[in-house]
Amino acid sequence: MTNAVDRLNQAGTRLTEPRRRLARLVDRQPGPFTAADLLSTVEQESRPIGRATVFRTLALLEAEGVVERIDLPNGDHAYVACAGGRHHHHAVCVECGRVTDLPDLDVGLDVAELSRRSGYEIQAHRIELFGRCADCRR
Amino acid sequence: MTNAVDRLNQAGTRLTEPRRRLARLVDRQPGPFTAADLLSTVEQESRPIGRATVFRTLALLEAEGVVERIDLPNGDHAYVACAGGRHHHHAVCVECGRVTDLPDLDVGLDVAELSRRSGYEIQAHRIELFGRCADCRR
DNA sequence: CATCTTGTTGAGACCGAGTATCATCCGACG
DNA sequence: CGTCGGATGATACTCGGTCTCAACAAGATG
Repeated sequence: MTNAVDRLNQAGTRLTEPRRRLARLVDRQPGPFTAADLLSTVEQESRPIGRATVFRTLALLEAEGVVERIDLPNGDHAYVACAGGRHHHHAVCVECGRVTDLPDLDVGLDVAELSRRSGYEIQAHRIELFGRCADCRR
Repeated sequence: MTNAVDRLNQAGTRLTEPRRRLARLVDRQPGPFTAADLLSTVEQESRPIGRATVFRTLALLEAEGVVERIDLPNGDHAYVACAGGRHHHHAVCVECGRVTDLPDLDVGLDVAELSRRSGYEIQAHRIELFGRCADCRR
């Protein structure tokens, strides 16, 4: 499995100790997490990592496609580790906050048609679904 | 045309002077705007409106469906006045920031199918397109 | 292995969006 | 016109995120 550390290694950046630790931490996240989550975890460790570094590394990981930022309905930002680099979307559970990847969702989205109708040259899109996940429905 | 003031009037809230002024201001916005935009406009007027009131009124307008909040790719929040109450989505120009409503976009989105595949009970969704608008392409 | 260069780190100040508090005020309604 | 509960606004505060800058270490080079 291509984990976050490996992927960082392949980027043209230095593989420093804080980055390695943060990447490993991200890999271990079961669901979505916020920058604050990482911060509080890391601050309790024997050798804390600076606030700025956490944000910087998160930005780096996002640029490398290791994590993706999603906008929760309440307005704040969370990150999810994205296994493959492939294009996909997310479903967010409004109850427990869990996020599920939906790899092959594009099916109905005809980008060419959208471009025509909107007059935009569409470069990217984001689809977010909100609802109750299987567990919370029970 | 049902303007923001009218719609506020129909809600079960008090039609106070600051709200009226803000609603009128929102109506006059040509494109998307941030809370800060409103604030700076309003602070220059002869009788300024308090910071808190601007945010409160914006939340009220959003609850009434008069404006909708969109999340820009850079992470900050903007608002757009939404003419009708109907469900629609937005295209955001990555160059000039303009936002265009796309009223009948759902076409390809089969919610029932999505529910089945994701296990989620889908309650809402959001589609945001990013690209260059017709003007910026020239 | 020693050295050098350049990217990275971390402490802390800073910034800006948004919220909480609370005394005052005023819109709606009787 | 008087009342009263919702709305206002000044201000303090929180919190996510950025900036700055001196100290540091990764990795290249000899």
